[in-house]
Amino acid sequence: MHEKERHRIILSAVQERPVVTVVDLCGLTDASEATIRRDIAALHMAKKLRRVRGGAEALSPNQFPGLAGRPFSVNETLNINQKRAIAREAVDLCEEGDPIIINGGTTTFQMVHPLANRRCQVFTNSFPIAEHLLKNSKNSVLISGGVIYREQNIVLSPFDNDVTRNFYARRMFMGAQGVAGLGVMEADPLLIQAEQKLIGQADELVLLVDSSKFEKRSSLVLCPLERIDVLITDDRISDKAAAMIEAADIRLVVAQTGAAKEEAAS
Amino acid sequence: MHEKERHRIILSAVQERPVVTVVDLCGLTDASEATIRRDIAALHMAKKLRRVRGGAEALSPNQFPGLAGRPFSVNETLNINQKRAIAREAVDLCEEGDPIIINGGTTTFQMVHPLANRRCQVFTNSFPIAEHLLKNSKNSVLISGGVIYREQNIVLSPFDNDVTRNFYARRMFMGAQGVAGLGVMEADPLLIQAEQKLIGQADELVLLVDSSKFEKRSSLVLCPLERIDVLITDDRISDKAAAMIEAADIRLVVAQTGAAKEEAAS
DNA sequence: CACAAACAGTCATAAACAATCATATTGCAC
DNA sequence: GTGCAATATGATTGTTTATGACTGTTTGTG
Repeated sequence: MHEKERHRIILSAVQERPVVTVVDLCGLTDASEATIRRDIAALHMAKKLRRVRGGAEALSPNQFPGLAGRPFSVNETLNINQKRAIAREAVDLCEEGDPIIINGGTTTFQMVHPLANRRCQVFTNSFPIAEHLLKNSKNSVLISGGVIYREQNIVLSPFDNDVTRNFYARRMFMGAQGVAGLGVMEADPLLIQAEQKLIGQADELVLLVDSSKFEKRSSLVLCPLERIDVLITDDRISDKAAAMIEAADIRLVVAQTGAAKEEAAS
Repeated sequence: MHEKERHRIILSAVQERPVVTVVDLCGLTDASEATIRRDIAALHMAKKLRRVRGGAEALSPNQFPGLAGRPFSVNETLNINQKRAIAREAVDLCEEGDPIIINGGTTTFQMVHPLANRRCQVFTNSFPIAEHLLKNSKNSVLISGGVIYREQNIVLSPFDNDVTRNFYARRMFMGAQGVAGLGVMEADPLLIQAEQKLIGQADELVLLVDSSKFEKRSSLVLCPLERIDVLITDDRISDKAAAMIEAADIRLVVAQTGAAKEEAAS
């Protein structure tokens, strides 16, 4: 990864959240802390951000007061490093120029950072994802039409005959509340509805879930496990969960966060 | 491979991605690193790109032609007071809870400010309008689906069977580049296309144009004058233009800006 | 005060670079 | 066609620069 690329990722991360730690950025960029510090110092000199102890913050904190309202940002900070590592693996699956679908959600939202340096054709039903990609990348952005639901930040049409049916992608990326033998589970009926509309519009279905989701259940089954082609999770995944995934004939991708290593060492 | 051919490849690579490495370009052109470096140096001298360590980057200062790009913000500041007064009149036409359509444009964008205190149901094909209303108002917001065009900030689907066809409003608000006997005129084909899709989805068609537009012509006729139900403009409108509007059986609303009064007083 | 996180400084390493030279390609005259 | 010059390219060299690991120091926090 090169200096300019890192700088872009750092700036994009700072824009998304008012304050980002050095460790966060290490996970995002695969660079060492020393390098991130040097980058932050350089960007600070260039007046692109403000350097603070532990990381960096945006110059004008309220520049984008945002969508990222409460329900979004609370969830967003949970397991952030895992989510970012997972999102990076997801973007690594994409070739330049690929048409892809990104379903709304806090895990999938993290894909915007690694996507900043890409030029894919991104179809999404997430307003913040579309907004971020539009402002911070050169990807071609498509959005589904319909009502914009503030709480979930999802665009959803009550009608079936919308643009969604006309977009066909190589891969669709989605998150979930839980993964169990029953299938992929989600809590919000609205998200279910949005996901249902998009499933089937891509060759490959990629599920992004941090390892904590394997212990969680939820009320609604989105689809059976067999429907999933690829599952990306972090390295805290249990052997039992991994076995379940393998049994369902799903390609399992484990993103290295470093967290597991630390645990093993301690 | 010839020099010119490599240069062409390099420039297109730089356009596509924010930063390309020397190694990337070696793979693209089958040339050695030394040659690529020489090429980059030459193109740097010719001010076609900027040379950076590791490769090259595009030298366009505005790296992301995102929202708030030049074309939007330049136009936005033109006749700003007139536009605001006109937009206020437009919003005054709306009852609480009204379903309305706002077509993208710099004049219609001004409606977001007076709309902040309302609770209408707003359907728009403008990404910035949707964004602003979502963040700064409690209106219910709907957006059309499709490709988000960065330059015009318009969301447009190439297909006919999108959400647009399912939304019927009491009023549709739109802007224009010019108003003449020939009809309502617009310059951008993309805007024409977007407007055409929405016209007919509302009981009443409201045109927002500052008075300078009566002296302007443009290349494309959007619709005949008779199609318009209400026209809102500012108090600098000439008697001749007003007569033309009245003749077309259009309800004319004149927004008071104070500018005309000042002129009369002086 | 004790502790851990964050930091700054130093150094080894690897990547990127500039400079040089040898070779290949091209254009031109005959 | 041959010979020759001009140029372009690729390989080689040593130099510069960026990076990451390591060290000790500073700075918050309980």
